[in-house]
Amino acid sequence: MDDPSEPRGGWRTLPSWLLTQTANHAHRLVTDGFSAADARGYHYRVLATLDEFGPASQAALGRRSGIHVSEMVATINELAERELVERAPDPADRRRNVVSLTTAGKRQLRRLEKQLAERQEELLAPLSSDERKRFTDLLSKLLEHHDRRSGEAG
Amino acid sequence: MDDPSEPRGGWRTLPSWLLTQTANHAHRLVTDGFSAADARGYHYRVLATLDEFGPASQAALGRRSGIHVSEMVATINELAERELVERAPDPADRRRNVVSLTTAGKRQLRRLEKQLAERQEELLAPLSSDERKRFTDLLSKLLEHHDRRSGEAG
DNA sequence: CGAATTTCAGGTAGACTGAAATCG
DNA sequence: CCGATTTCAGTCAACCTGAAATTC
Repeated sequence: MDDPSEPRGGWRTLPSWLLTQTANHAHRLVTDGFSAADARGYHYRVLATLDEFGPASQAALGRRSGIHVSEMVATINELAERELVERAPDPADRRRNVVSLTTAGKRQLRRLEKQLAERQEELLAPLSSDERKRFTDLLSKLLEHHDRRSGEAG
Repeated sequence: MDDPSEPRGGWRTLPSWLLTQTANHAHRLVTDGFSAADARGYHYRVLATLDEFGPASQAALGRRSGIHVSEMVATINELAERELVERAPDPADRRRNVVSLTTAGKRQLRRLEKQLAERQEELLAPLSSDERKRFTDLLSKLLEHHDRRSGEAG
């Protein structure tokens, strides 16, 4: 008993624990920022995707933003309610809606981007700029690896 | 327009995005491991906490494991159903239950620890051992910082 | 016909709030 | 009376499954 090969402190030092808990803090930070602007994560992702790629069907938006199609309905509803987005039937394909950014939507996107930038600062506060670079590099490496794995097998 | 100071690729390179997405993959990995053993994260955390600190009230368990008290009820119910844990009234303080590990509970804990170790490997697969150390060091630094912040202000 | 699109109904784990009842 | 404990009844964002109806 008290085998030193089973380190005390246990689960609190596991990489998966450190990662998910730190991510919880990060999520709380950006979520608070978003909700201060009457938004949530999905709103930002859709607005940013529309800004980057232009008007698109809900299915295309889902693919580009990584949001499940069935989530897009409510998300677009919420954005359209706030008049940040317009949803119009596609004359060329009557299955589709064409979703596009309004000027209010662009304004909101800028607001959210500003919020986000501040929250990144808060998140990374204890790290030097060298450490920040190493941190994001490592995360990118991991994320790419696992995105590949789940992308191809699915 | 096309201002290079607003980097294209946008939100997909934000630290908070990289962090939460990578954490999603990690969470999926360990969750799959747990569910293969008919468990979930809270089960493991309670079993490990009992193993580390010995029998305790539900409130103490909640404090030590970071699980909200109101979540402990269902968690202990589920563990007791599986006879991994015993819940007995505390004769010294009739508000309390004393929760303790059964031998089956210890066995289950070992199983979950084994699962966890495998999943850490899967999670960190693309990183060298140097990178793994740097990664966990950076995460620890961030987590400690933010745990402090939310701990004291709460 | 098969495939794509929108929509709705539902479930999950994790984290959280609030309030009641009991007891120290 | 205050505070701790257990319990129950909810909420929430994110992610996911499945199935229906419409249209290509």
